Amino acid sequence: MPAALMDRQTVLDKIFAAFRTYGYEGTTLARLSEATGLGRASLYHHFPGGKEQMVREVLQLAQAALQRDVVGPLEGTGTPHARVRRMIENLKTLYANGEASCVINLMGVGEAGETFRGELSATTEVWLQGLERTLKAAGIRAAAARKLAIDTVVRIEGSLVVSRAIGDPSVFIRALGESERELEQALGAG
Amino acid sequence: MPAALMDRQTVLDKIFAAFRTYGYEGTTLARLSEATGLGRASLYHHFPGGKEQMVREVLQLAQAALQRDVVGPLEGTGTPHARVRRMIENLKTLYANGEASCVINLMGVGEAGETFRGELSATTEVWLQGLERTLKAAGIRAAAARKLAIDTVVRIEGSLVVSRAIGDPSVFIRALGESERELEQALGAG
DNA sequence: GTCTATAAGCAGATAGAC
DNA sequence: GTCTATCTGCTTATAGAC
Repeated sequence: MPAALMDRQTVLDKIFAAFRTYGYEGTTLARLSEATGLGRASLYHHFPGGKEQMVREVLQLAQAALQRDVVGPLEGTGTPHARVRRMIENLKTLYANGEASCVINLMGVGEAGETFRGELSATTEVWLQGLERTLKAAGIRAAAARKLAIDTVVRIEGSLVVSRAIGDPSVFIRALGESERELEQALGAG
Repeated sequence: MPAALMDRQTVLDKIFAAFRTYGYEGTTLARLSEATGLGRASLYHHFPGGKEQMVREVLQLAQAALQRDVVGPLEGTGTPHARVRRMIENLKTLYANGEASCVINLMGVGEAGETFRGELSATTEVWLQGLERTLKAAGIRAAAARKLAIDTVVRIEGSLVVSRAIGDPSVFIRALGESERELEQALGAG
């Protein structure tokens, strides 16, 4: 039953890509229409709340992806080496080897940042607290776990910004390598 | 001679603040007019190239500020402790204790990022190579100096993103503390 | 050097046909 | 569920008076 030419999830993925490439103000309905292949009016049929609703759903998607693809592998089974490895590989994919930006960064800019304050904070905390939880479960003390979680996210966000600024995604790749070593060691020693 | 109600430098400072708060697309001429107190037409008198010219001048300003307030203190006289201390204090001021964003991050978003690719890369390299130069002058090997320079900028950019995302500027302040220790130790041992 | 007025186009959003 | 057509307001940018 090809009732819908495109699954809602597929449409939302394309919308996600647009917002994290062009930012909130830079993502016009014309661009969203081109990206999804849907007319502007059709977009309003699926998202009556317009861009604002789209971003809220995008941030929900980001939250789910962080839990599933980043925190999940770390909480899974296997040696610390294998679990950290899976997380790092998924981060590489999520951020297109350092060529993509993070929606947490882009949606935090300007008035959008105020509009989506709660969602942005919640999405980031899923990531931070997910890392923190796993580290504590491995025997690391609370303060050290929170610090390592923040350091990890800070390094990823920062390396994406610097990669983009100097046009060199290897900054992101190297940063992932450092977080990999750091987390593996922490989990191994925990 | 109060020929100009406001010095060009003062006007540009307010334009700078607007762009790094709202991003390129979010900074409308209406906002720039409000921020500077100049009518839209007056802005075009001073910047015939419009927003694009303004951003180019803003990035020049950022480049000068990074050299003067960040790299400069490190290259100055005094103990490693004192020089690093001055740099860190200036970074705190430049980023309003973690409440402000970095223009290198915001101007890299979307189409603006392509328009200003060269200027963004040049501005970031002033920072990176300035740190690198000082570290090498202190006896640190080239590869380690470049790595530490990148780590420093990555940590600052990342901590600003995370601070904004969770609404907690202390992430930025703590990150500065870590860079302070790291750089002081590197310069002391160099 | 600043202003008012205005142009031309694009933004987000809606109505209603099919 | 998608479309065409349309509306209103805001966008960048310019012309020309003072």
